[in-house]
Amino acid sequence: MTNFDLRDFTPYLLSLAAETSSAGFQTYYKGRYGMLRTEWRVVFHLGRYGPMTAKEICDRARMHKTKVSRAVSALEVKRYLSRREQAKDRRHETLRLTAEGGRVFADLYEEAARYDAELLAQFTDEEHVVLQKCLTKLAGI
Amino acid sequence: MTNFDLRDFTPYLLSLAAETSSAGFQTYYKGRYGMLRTEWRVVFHLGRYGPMTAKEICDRARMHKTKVSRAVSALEVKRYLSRREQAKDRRHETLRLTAEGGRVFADLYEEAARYDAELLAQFTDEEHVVLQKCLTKLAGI
DNA sequence: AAATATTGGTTGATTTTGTAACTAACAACA
DNA sequence: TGTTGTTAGTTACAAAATCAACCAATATTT
Repeated sequence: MTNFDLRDFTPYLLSLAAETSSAGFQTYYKGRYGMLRTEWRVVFHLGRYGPMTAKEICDRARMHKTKVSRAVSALEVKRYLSRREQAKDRRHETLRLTAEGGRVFADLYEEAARYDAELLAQFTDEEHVVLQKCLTKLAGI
Repeated sequence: MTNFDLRDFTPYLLSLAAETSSAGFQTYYKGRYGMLRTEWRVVFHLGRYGPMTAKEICDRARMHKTKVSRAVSALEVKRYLSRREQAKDRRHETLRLTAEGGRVFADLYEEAARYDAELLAQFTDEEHVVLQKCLTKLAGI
């Protein structure tokens, strides 16, 4: 392809779109609760899918184990989650949100749904379907 | 929306898609030339659009000025670009690729076009059009 | 002209990420 | 029973991003 422009380069477009849309939502979890994106993802997983180990979060959220480890520590300090070793295999610890963590999740979950709906309001349903399909493929999930 | 899943959250999907597709292309500029993404973007701009100042790159590429400043320094050390103060306003310096920098750009530009075509090969033309339109809107460009 | 504000760009300190090495617990197998 | 391998998770150190302070050149205001 000749005259290939930077705006035609899909990874670049994706980065820009991801940064822009993430920055918009960041104001909620960072502004209200001083959380990082990694922390927000961990909270989302535990809140949405129930207690699980760090390893399961790694696999489901596609985050590196060091990121998860640090996010979990930070959330523990904030008293948003608690950890408990599993008796039959003491390498595993089950993570679960505290009551306070649950409230934080509920608040952010609602904001996330609203924020997402707002983002998608500028597209038709057909566009939304195509977008979701393409992104899912590109993300490899 | 109830039962809102993480895979439905557009900023999350975008991040994943951006990371995956960027990681794929990174092997070229990092593997062959030891460049960072910021450096690759600067090279792309100068190669594709001609000599310009750091400020112009900031605006066009949506990069923070410290990122650009550091990328430019690194590229100067690698002898991929040169800088020259403008006579009538000595705060501005015009950046341009060296001959070597031009060759690096040509190589990566070709790879970028090929890589992008490969990414998009999994979609129909209609899907591609919708994807590009949606991403452009989401990126705010 | 002097004082002030603005602009392009750099630097330094702090925060966050990435990479690799590490520990502790368990599993497999000789 | 030991030896070896694997797995969950942490830590230490290096690489990179972020943010604020900074400098020098030019514009603006008085």
